[in-house]
Amino acid sequence: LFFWNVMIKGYAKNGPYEEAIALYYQMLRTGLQPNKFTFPFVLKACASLNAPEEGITIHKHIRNLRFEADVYVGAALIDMHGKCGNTQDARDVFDKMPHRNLVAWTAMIAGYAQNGKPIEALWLFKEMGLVGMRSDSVALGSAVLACASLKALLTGKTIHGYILKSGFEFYVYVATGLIDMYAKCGSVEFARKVFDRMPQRNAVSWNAMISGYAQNGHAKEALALFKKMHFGLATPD
RNA sequence: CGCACUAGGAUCU
Repeated sequence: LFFWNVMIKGYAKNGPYEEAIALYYQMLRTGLQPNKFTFPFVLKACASLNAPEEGITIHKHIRNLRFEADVYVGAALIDMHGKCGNTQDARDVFDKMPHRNLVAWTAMIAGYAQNGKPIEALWLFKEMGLVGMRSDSVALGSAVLACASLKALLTGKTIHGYILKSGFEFYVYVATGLIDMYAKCGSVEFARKVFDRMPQRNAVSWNAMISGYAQNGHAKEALALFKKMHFGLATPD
């Protein structure tokens, strides 16, 4: 069983994802019972493939084998349903979990944020704080994304405040999210401030800042930054 | 076997 799990994990991580799912069924055919380690990998493969039918079938297996309440399996289920666009199924799993950890909350928040439900995402983020769950950089980053799609500048600034307090401002994806959020809210100046403070930038941060300028009609700045990117270490997309 | 990257996160397209 360990061997199967490792094999499935490998394919779930690097693809081809179909192989992970095929392997899972092959394992069932040998009569082996999957365990709670098996499912997160298989579900991840479904999520990456955007295969809701597959995911729902495997969700049934999980339910039959009573693994639904496991925190790892639960978080993976929420993620899978979220990535496949089924926020309601994700929420059902979330609501049924006896013990929710940070990942479960974050996966649910990200699920809402990525499916055009930023209000639900922010509401859940707030609720998470109310129940005393401490957020990490990923949770904060997802909340920032929700603000970006809502163009909720004030809420975004509040969350930026939390980020400063918790010291996550230099995580590249958190800072990049902030740049995007400020740019989408029309505040290129704030976006630039975040950008300038970043100790490290990747192609995505550059891209976010440049398109932020472009979206707000600052073609000159966008071009200037684009040249700078060429000039520097980063490779443009 | 909690498996030393076991599960969730980023811009534009």
